[in-house]
Amino acid sequence: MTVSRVINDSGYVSPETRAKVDRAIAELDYMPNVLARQLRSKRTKTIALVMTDISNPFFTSIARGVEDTARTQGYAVMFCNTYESECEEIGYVRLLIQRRVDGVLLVPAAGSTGSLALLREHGLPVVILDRHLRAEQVDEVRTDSEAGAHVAVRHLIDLGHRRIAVLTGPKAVSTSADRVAGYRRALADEGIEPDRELVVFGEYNEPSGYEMARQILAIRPRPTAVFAGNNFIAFGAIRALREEGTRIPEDMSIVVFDDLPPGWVLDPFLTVVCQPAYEIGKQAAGLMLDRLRGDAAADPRTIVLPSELITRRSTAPPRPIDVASRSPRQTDPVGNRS
Amino acid sequence: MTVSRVINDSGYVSPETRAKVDRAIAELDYMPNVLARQLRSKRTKTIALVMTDISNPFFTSIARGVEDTARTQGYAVMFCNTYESECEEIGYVRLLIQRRVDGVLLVPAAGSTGSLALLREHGLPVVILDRHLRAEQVDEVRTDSEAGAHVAVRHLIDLGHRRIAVLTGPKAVSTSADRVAGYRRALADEGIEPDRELVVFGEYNEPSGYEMARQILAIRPRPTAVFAGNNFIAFGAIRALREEGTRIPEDMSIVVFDDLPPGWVLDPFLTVVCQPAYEIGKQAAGLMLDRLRGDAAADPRTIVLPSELITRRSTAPPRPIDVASRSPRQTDPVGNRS
DNA sequence: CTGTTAGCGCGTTCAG
DNA sequence: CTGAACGCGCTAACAG
Repeated sequence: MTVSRVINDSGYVSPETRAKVDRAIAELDYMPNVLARQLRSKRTKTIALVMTDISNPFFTSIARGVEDTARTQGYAVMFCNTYESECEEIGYVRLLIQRRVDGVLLVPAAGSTGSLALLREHGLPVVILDRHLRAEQVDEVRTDSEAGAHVAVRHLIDLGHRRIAVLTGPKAVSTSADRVAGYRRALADEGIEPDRELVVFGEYNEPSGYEMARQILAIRPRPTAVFAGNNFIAFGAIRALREEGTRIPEDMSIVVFDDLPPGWVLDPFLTVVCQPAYEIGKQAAGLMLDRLRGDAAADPRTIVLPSELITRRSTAPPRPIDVASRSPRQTDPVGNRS
Repeated sequence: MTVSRVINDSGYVSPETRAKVDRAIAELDYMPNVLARQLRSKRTKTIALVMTDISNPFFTSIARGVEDTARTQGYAVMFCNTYESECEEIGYVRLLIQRRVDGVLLVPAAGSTGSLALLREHGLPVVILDRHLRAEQVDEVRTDSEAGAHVAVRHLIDLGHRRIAVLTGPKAVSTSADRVAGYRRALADEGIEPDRELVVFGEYNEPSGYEMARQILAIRPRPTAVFAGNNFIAFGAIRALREEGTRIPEDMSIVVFDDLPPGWVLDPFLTVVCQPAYEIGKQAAGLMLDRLRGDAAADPRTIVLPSELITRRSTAPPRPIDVASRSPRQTDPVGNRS
């Protein structure tokens, strides 16, 4: 029909006919069947965001950046949670391929490369977010974890800390590895002897943060500062510290990767490396929309966004006399709440 | 083809043929085109969750409940954010109708009834979440806001408070209205004279919480306790209190609707009415799947889930001598951080 | 500028 | 038990 031309605004239609069609559409409250259109055009005007944990506000912000950007171009977004499981991830990727989404924004779970291969096989454009896939030619948007970690640890060193622990996510996730690399470089810069015991890999969640903190608290001499690989790890670590009455920052400084959105916390207390999460989502969606708009074969681009150290009250110089090897017990353990 | 029968496991296929087809499928890494299937069957195996604010963990939990449940039956979920705007909402609803989702889970924005009508017109099953639509025959899943508010305010009264303010969301949103109703009933139960000045409607976000708190802090005699309609409002209110050096709970008690997920806060401090958010999502998805499985014409059901008062440290008896009308200034304003 | 023809890749229906 | 014919609602590619 000519109707198609009117709706898609393609080809020539006389103003009169157009008006007539428009009227009919309004009268019938006609909505074109997108399915049929998609079947024909091979494009669904849908992209997917596959991420590891939607309950993390870092990813929530990314999601909003993606959604807002995609919508400006008429794209819908499907959100998928892998819970950091490679298996869930591949399951979702299959689903998305079947549903013929036009492209996939992927925060890869630990060690996942199979999904990318699968997506490639089916000719789907992919943008990797937040994390880096070694030796893959693919669009990427992230912050420089190594540099961010370097700044964070450098901050601790500048305060006078020498025994600094790092608690982070899975070894196989690039952000974890990079954050540890930045940590190591910061130590090396100052000629501080690295201690393998003080580097702990785990999961990017609260229970793991708790466990890892318990582990490093048992070490003697005890570290005077902790660098937490993300906000959930920090929460777990702080719980462990509170339990045994260690005060922050008097007895232990803590610096964290990822801030919480403003308004989220009653009184921002943690010194953090803040990533522009919304912007990551926005840029990633932008890259994807570029690909979708034509330059599908262009060289892969990598966008590295800056992160920023925000100094607050969870970091301070170490105590002049190290009494940390005794177990202090105070009444108001950490001194920060809710 | 016979292939269709194999894939859908419908009709008779000889084991041999089936084996042959299976082999071919594996070899070619064949994935059926869901679009074509959907076009034919008029079903997309997709439901949508339209909510007001994905950055609120209450809705994030609901989203997870929905997703987990839908996936068990092979349904995909589209998440949509309306930012509490009726206009965005109707836009999304149009999009979803066009995309032929099988059903819509809706957290209606203030006063929205147009969306529901539109969805009905197009024969889409709808489940309303969290909020109540007056005079509509439709499936609903929510908690009893009136009862929850009653318990919260009753708790304050039991502590000895008499001048209690309530800060809540838009008047047109049922949860706001119900929470105020519960508040009023709790006062009436004890024969406490209601004061219209102490009831403030606004938005369910941080800035609004701040503004509303400023407003009630100017009232003399000043209230000794605040009931906040949701967590974001509480955050804003607490910021206002801190700014002027009012301590919680010494100078002002505060009780809040909605808890934060465990691990979210360093040390849970707020006394809250906790709603089973994940369960709301789960039940709503369950209701939808029921409809989709057949009983489309069954009577609408309403599921009301219980909420629970969790008493923590933000509530205490009012100070014996009321000095609240003077503006106290302390060094450690609120005494709770991060 | 408008209409016609021919599928997109499936599932339904009905003969083999 | 299997295949052939047909159509879901739309658009690409041509004529008119």
